[in-house]
Amino acid sequence: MRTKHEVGTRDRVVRATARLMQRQGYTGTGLKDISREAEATLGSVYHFFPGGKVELAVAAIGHGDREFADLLRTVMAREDHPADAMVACARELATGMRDSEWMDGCPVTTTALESARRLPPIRDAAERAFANWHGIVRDKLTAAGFDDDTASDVAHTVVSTFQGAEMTAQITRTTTALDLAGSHLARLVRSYRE
Amino acid sequence: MRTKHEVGTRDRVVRATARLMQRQGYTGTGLKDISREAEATLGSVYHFFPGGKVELAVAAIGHGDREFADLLRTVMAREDHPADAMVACARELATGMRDSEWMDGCPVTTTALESARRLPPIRDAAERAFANWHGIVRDKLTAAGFDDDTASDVAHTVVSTFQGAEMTAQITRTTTALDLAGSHLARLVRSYRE
DNA sequence: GTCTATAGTTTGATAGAC
DNA sequence: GTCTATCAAACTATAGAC
Repeated sequence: MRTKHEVGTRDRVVRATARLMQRQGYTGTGLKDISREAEATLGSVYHFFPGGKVELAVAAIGHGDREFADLLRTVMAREDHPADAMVACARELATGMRDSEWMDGCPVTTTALESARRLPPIRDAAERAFANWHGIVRDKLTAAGFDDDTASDVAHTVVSTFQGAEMTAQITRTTTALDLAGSHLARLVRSYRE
Repeated sequence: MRTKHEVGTRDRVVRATARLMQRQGYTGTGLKDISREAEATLGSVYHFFPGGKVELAVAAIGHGDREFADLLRTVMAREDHPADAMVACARELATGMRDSEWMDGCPVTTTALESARRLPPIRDAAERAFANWHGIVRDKLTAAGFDDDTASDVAHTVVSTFQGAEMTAQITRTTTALDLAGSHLARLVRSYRE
């Protein structure tokens, strides 16, 4: 019987795909890499994902989407003021980057950037992720008293800046870009203060 | 005789590599794609780049580095106040993205993200590009009266945010993220006003 | 659901004539 | 410097036994 906590083959495959694609991209990740990393045979991979590599990438992006959304929601719920949430969120991202020794960037963008043009399902999945994250940040800002338009606008820049800073941190192998992104986003949020 | 304005085979190959990798990434771009796009034979490609694909990618990243650096320098020189430069710069990036129908993102990041971990020369080239861009923005801010530390800090966030917003614009196929990045960075710069 | 074997392409790179 | 031909390896995907 399947319980909620059992990690089946399908889940292992999705996680392995997300982990590998966030480090090597879409084209750079082979199905044999995935089946090895997931400890599943190639037959099992195709059993769960008959659509092949594209279907796997879409599932991996969905996984990365939920992962970052969970982080965002947790931090937004924990921190009272949205400006504090910006700093805390940047710190979480910085810790993750450093702990992985600058290997684990954003699984969504690393996978989507190189394939968005030729593989529409992948681009669509990435677009859904961005919209999801944007909504979480926007809701926190409106809950803090921002008017709807300002909250939506600032949320867009928050998402863009976190993405860019994570990328910069990965390339430069320092948390500098993320630390500064957190404090500057906090400053931006505070600049709208009553 | 080689004049400054002649575009030789080597240049065509570098440009073709940059153009293709900014759309398809490092692994997604084949040497045959490059030789076809550059209208050069495979023999010519290896004649100029005996180091193969890695050497090609490093040259392509250097090309993308100079391209964005030129754009930054032009805008910084044209606009008097750095806040105006942020808006103008975002607008230039937005125009380029829209004109290419959301295909041409940043050649540096698209190439480097998926390969930085396993190919150090590529990561190093990308790191040099980030440092170069950072220096240009920082110098504009110090010239405008910012103290050295603040200028350097803000310049980091400017580069991160432009990168992230360009990526977001590419995925969402709207200039929204870039437009907002420009105006929010201008707001950030102005918040340090005397 | 899991496994092995393999088909059919494409890849990065090299050799050698011109 | 340019070109063609080709290698060995890797790739995505499928077939079919269990």
